[in-house]
Amino acid sequence: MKHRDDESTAELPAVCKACDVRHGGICQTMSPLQLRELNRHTKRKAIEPGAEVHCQGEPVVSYANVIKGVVKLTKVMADGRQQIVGLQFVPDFIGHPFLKENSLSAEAATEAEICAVSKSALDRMVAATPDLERHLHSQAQAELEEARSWMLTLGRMSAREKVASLLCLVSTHCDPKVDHSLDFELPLSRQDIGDFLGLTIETVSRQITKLRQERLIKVENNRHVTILDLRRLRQAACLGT
Amino acid sequence: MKHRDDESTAELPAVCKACDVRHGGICQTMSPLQLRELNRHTKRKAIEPGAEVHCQGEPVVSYANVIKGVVKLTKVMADGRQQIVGLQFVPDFIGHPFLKENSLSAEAATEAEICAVSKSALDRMVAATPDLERHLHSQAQAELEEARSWMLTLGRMSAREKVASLLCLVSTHCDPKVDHSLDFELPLSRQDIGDFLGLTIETVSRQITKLRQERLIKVENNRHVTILDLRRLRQAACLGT
DNA sequence: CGATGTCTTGAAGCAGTTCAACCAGGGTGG
DNA sequence: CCACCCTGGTTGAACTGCTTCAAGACATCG
Repeated sequence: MKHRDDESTAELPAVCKACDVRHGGICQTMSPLQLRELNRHTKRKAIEPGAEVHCQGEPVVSYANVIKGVVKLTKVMADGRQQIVGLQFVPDFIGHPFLKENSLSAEAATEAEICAVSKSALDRMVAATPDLERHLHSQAQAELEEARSWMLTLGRMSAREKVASLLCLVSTHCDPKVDHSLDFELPLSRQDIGDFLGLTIETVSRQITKLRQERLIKVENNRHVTILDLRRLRQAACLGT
Repeated sequence: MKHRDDESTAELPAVCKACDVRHGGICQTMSPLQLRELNRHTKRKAIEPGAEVHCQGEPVVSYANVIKGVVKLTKVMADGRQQIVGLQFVPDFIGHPFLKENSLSAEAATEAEICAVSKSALDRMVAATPDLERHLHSQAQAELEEARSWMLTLGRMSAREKVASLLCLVSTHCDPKVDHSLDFELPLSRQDIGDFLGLTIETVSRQITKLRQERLIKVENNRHVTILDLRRLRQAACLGT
């Protein structure tokens, strides 16, 4: 490794300068020099809702960072039954270090943008940058914690509690800048919500209608949600007061 | 770091010499010197079924390695509903790096033994040993994958499929030496199985009875299971042929 | 031997599914 | 510009798989 360049003054790649997540995600652990190195192997992509980032069963060839929008991670069974097993928001990392083959599909839930990196390039940098490995490890632990919390939701909650939980989850994740948005666009269709909660689309719809009738939430145009009574919504989601 | 000792010939701690998992788990990434260092902060403990390794909500003070038996990871809700979110077999690692507070309880499911390490000591070694961080990261990814597979099970499978899945899971994990045991002791009570599958104890019992009547399995003394027809059991668990 | 904890079995109830009809918004084309 | 359809969401009614509640079987242990 050459250290001739003074890392602190090295030019940042143009794409990175303009990037919202420059100071979040894996990028925050990298020096300008490293970003320049990495940048030779990255490609920004805009993806439409429903478009795949990668597909269950295919070999792992690249990783990605979510720059805009929401990406859903799904698993499908041979007979077509489907389960969403994670939602990646800005600036989360997508991909499976250590795995040869993708164990799930990643698909845009909304209009989205990603910054894709080739596996080999990132793997090389991870090996050389303990901070980077540490960051990925830390995100993996966070995702593990989320997945396990969701197992409790899937295994033990009623439909009403599940739907309330989802609304709380989205409200705490959709805007990286604030803790709890009370007003947001749902990144998921009713079908997606069902696939996330292990419910049918009809049950989801009925529960949303109920929450609306009880004035816990307001819904406009099917997608736009306003939380009217956060305390009671959190209670309905078994999150205490 | 002093490198005066020749690491390769340095004496292994006595406990480690006799330890079955010396060449598995996190220990495999450490030199004899490091093991001696670590050993000053570890303590082997035997734990009875039901005894806690650590408890949801308490501060993280130590990690542990499973040396013998099975440890279940559980989450409980305020009203007492409970979900098992993971099973740790030999030689898995238990604990939450990066977290201040335990987000779940770890409790022995069977007679078990663990090797406990103080958080501060291990954190220090992790920071100094990239291989160790890498190993923990790799296990976290593997657990994440298991958790997500289980989300599919919890969200989309029928009671019969869930029970068959659990039997397959145990058969592939209970003996670290073989791929697939056809004959094993269930590490879980009916109640535990229910808490793992998101079912009631009665439903679990009925499904086991059915699998027994269909000659997919044999059950003796409630706990001892023999798989009679692995192909059909895997089919019932939606694992293909 | 009764006593206790764990598991099984049965019958009734209900939450969530299934199936089907309906509704609202948004193109498209005649 | 209205008739048409098409997609995504809602609502209703019947059904079913799992739960609930209650009783019985079985093993283990003082």
